[in-house]
Amino acid sequence: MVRPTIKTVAAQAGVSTATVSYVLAGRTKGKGSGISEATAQRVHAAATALGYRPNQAARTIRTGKSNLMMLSLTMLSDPWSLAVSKAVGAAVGPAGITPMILADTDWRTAIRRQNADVIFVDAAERDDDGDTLAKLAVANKLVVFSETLEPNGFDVIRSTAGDTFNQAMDHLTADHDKVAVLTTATSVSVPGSVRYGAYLDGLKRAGLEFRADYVATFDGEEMGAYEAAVALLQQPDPPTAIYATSDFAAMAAIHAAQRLRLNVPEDVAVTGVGNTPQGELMSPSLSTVGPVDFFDRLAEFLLHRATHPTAPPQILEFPWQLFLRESAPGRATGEIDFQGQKEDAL
Amino acid sequence: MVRPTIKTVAAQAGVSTATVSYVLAGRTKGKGSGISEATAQRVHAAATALGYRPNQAARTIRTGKSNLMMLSLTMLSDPWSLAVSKAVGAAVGPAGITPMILADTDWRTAIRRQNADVIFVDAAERDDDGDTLAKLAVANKLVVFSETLEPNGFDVIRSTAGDTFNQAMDHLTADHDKVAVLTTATSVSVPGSVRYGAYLDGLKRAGLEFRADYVATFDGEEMGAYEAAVALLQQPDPPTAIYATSDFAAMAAIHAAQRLRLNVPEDVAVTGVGNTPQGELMSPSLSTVGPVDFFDRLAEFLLHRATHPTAPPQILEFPWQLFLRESAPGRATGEIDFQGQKEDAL
DNA sequence: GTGAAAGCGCTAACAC
DNA sequence: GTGTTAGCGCTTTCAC
Repeated sequence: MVRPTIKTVAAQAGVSTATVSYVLAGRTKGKGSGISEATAQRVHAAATALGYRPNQAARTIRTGKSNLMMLSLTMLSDPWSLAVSKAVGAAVGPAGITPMILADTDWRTAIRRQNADVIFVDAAERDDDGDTLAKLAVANKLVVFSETLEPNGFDVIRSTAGDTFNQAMDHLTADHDKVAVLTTATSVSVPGSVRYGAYLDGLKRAGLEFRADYVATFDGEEMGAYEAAVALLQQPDPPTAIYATSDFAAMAAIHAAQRLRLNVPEDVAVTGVGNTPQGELMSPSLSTVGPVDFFDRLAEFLLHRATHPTAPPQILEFPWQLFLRESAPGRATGEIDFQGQKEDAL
Repeated sequence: MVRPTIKTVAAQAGVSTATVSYVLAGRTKGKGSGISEATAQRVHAAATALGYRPNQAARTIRTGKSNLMMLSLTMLSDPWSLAVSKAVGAAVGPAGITPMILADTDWRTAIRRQNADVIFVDAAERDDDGDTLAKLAVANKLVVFSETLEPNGFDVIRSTAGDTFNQAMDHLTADHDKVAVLTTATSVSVPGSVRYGAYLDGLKRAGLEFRADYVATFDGEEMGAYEAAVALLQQPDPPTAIYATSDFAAMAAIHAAQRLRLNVPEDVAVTGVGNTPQGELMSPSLSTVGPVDFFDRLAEFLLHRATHPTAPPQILEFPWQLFLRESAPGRATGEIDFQGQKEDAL
């Protein structure tokens, strides 16, 4: 059974391919091209009878639009990635655009192989990325999430964390002497990590001594963060607070604590980074720093880019806040106890 | 800056488009078409100088191959989905195929809009799916994971659970009177669910009474299973064993138990379904029923389908086993205590 | 060794 | 109102 083309349909309906194209594009009435109701009916009948489905590749080559949105998500198991996927799916589907996820892949080679109307890249901080991206941006609409890159033919989604990392650290050191960090191995080994740097600075500000045994790291693997947190909390003199550099890590830390029969936040307080929806929903809800309304606005922007490809490259900033919730509410009496609803945190 | 085409490259190198195509396809020497080393050099130089990247859509329309593999994954947050993604990514990437995930989307409309060499659909049990799929299979290579459907123009991946659900239930009822079930809302409301049915049968076999308060359900949402498990374990007369109908649910149940300061398996034993890698790695490791070596074999099959599109539709069966690990080791003395290594379980 | 040219399925001027 | 036709970027047969 050979797949029917627009030609087959045209023959079946006794019209030309152009007419079929017009009818199937729904341009029957409005625009100049007037096609009679009768022929439109016949064309539709023929199309469904034959089970015709347009060849997207042919359409793409002609129009230059693929109706495809690519989401390169580096760590798919991270709730952050899941939240992006969910928000984008809800936003762009109705517009006829199909969002597809490139998971844990080398997006550099992948987007060289596949074309899409707009490509979102969730992690690009390496030094050479700026140039690589600029080159790739010649042929693709790129939207890059980056804390350091500047727009250069591509858009940049920038989380302006400001001093919220510091706020989180100060919040923890206000009540705790024993504050540990749970972060990725690379952020420690590669200098210049803002998130890890804020930990070191926070200790200094509070006059606390740096302890190597309070630095827990993990690599990209799923169970790594959990194991690292367990080890951290099982040592002879465990910390009473954990500054995790992602919500994912923070959630792993909370699970680890509960596994060890420690109460959160009584025995150990935990803060995360990202303000993911899951953190808000979990129990205890997660104290975290992050942007407000990030995922929906990101989705909206990606849709905008898909439909307005020629608009000049832009930078979209997301100011961050500290969200104090149950996992680290703050024992100091003067402190306000936020309940995780989107009240305006300070 | 307009994107360079094969024509631009040809002009730059002073050759024809055909020569460029040959060179870039790497068919310089072997096959009949002898192209001198010198021209090949010039072509390559021109291509890189211009930053030429082939237009995949044009290539697809000509060759009929898109080098795209679509994975429709219904519940991306489920570790099962993540395991599929990971295994497939590792297997097909080297073959020049890009795996893309269609997350939580209506794949029926999505695959009508996009073409791919092979499409994997992870959930198709609804009654009408057989026909829908047969129609779609005319133009796409479909690989469907289903416990009920028969191959019909598309391949079927079938988990042959056999009586392993029963084994799991018998294992729990051997040591426990109070066995609860944690499952999706639909499996309870829609009749004919094998997994939920096995729960009811298992109770009957053990002479245990059905209790409505031991049925905990959740919908598709991420936190749902966790909350449901918490509620289940917080009631006045809590169960001492939970038969969860997915590893995802089982892991949520374990986290819930730990949250409530209950020990697993001492206070509450838990079994899952799926034999996901995460279940094996977590602590306590998860007792579960599921297939052996599922993800790698699935990935291998998908790759095979992508490269051998004309092979006749096939059914790929995965016999299941009961894997006894820490979360429900079995207190009966005669029982063997598997350590989660891939020994041959019974 | 290399090039000319046809044509994949589709869209959009433009002609009738 | 509807059809003709050029051409998107690429591969591949066949001729030189």
